Amino acid sequence: MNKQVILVVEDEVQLQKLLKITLESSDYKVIIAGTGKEAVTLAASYSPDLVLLDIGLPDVSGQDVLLRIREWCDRGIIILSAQQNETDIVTALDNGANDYVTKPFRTAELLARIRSVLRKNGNAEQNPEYQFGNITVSFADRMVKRDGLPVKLTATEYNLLHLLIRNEGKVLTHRFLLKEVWGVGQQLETQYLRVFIGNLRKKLEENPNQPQHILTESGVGYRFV
Amino acid sequence: MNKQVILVVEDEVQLQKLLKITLESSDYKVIIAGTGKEAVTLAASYSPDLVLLDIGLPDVSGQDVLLRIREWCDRGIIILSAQQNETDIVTALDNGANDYVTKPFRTAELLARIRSVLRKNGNAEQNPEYQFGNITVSFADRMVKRDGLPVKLTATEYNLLHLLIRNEGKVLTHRFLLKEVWGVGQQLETQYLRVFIGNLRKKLEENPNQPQHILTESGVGYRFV
DNA sequence: CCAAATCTTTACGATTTCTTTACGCCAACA
DNA sequence: TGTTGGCGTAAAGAAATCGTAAAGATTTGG
Repeated sequence: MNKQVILVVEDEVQLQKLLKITLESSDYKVIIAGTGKEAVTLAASYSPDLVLLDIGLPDVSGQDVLLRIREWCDRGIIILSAQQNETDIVTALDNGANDYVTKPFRTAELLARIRSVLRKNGNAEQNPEYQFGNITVSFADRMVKRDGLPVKLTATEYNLLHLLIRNEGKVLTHRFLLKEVWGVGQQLETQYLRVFIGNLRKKLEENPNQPQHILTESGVGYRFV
Repeated sequence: MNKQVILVVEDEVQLQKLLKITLESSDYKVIIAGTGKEAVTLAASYSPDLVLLDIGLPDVSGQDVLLRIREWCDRGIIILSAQQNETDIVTALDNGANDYVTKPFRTAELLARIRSVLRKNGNAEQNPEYQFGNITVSFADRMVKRDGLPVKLTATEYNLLHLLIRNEGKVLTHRFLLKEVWGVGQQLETQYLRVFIGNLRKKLEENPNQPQHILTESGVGYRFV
């Protein structure tokens, strides 16, 4: 069996080493890029299964690297970022990153996120019928059932749920959700999201105040798992 | 007993072969069309029980093929689509596709979908009678009875009801209903629908203002259950 | 050609859905 | 310990959608 390849884009040498050791001991093949330029060429030549990208690079903006890689590569991309730079994280997610980890990070968490993204990317089959917990969603019928009984969702609620499910496991930013469901004009109305996410949780979650599936990423957006 | 006929519309030769083998080993008769034009003529001459249509065809848009076939054929149509093209899927469902499967697909899943659509479609078509509540619809002579007594439906009312029953459980959008019953020119006259759905309810439902079968999906369309 | 049936259009009240506002909670931080 | 900002919830107000009745317009059948 071949090892899965992870491209690490990181300028600090200390962190390079740490990541290399951590990932290799988890049985991944690791390629290191120290600059943005290097990252793009290495991504092109190795086509890694996953890219771990520090968004705070010295030469080019990490966002540019992200965009350049995303142009042709649909593999998983996880962002590394300082916790303060929430803007960077949101922008990166909007630019197509799959997930993010803030520095300083626990290695266990990093590995978990890597596994999650790799898994999601591997079996990308999207059934016309989707199941989670006691909920069944049939996209062909536009029908949602809970314990076999129909759940009444408004058009907007259904659209939002559909979007979340289609991007299972991925963090969707407020901006992105608003753009997709309400249109380009309303990307600042995060209150809409609070209301509609609340409604969905009330209708679908076992304990709406301890949601198991529709999760909040504070300051960033929402994630469906 | 005759084998059921499936028309496969697919341009990739590899996938053609795979589908042919898979379906024939499940005891269907398979006809292959490599282009959209071919698909329309073959559909006309064989009148298959089900059409498996790749929406990403080279010559014509798969959507066009779908519409052309739907003009006169009310059999099951399942869309094959790349998973990225969410828009295609939504459009196709709106254009009257019964279900969809995204590539790459597991054959077991595809077969399950095919059986499901054939079963639903068979009930409505082979069974010359359809029953719900105290209503009986006989498709052979376009006759509708309530508690055994004939109910007088106009041609348009009957067409609308027939369409709803054939797609039992599925939400039919305003656009789709209008296109199918009134023709492509009148897809914005949602008021027609309100009037005729109202008439149907008055004639068929126990309590027309609390309909049990012809349900409203506000902002989207109607659903028959 | 007329009458009846059907379809189309209009008007308006009822219902549903969306938007906005208000407020309480909690965690982060000084 | 008070303040701040993001989040969740409830509910009121606004807007969109829907249902119904009924009045023309058109078609159909005799």
